Amino acid sequence: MVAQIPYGKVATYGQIALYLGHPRAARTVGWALHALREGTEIPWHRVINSQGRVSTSYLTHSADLQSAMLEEEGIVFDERGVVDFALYRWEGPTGGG
DNA sequence: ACGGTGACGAGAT
DNA sequence: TATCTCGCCACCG
Repeated sequence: MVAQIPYGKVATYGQIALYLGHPRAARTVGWALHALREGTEIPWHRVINSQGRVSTSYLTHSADLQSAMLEEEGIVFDERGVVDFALYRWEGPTGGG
């Protein structure tokens, strides 16, 4: 499902869980992405939390990595590190794609 | 079986 | 707005 997120768009953990048919399994989505290895082709960086912020902040070394990768795709962060969902939110697998 | 934990989310204060 | 509390699902000891 994460692989379906187009370039330059973002989705929330809750969205992914919802589209998968497990609307309350947002945490499990995070668990799955955390399990990915470094060379993965899954665009894990396009998944952020409901606040519009990256959740890797308090994790490890890769705090800025995710935001940097998103900026590479043209996504702009607020001065507070928040993404504007009105501009960048993925509408979902049935949202016209 | 039981309790703790985490890349989450929504409601209450 | 910031913080706290509870619910959720799956993994781990």
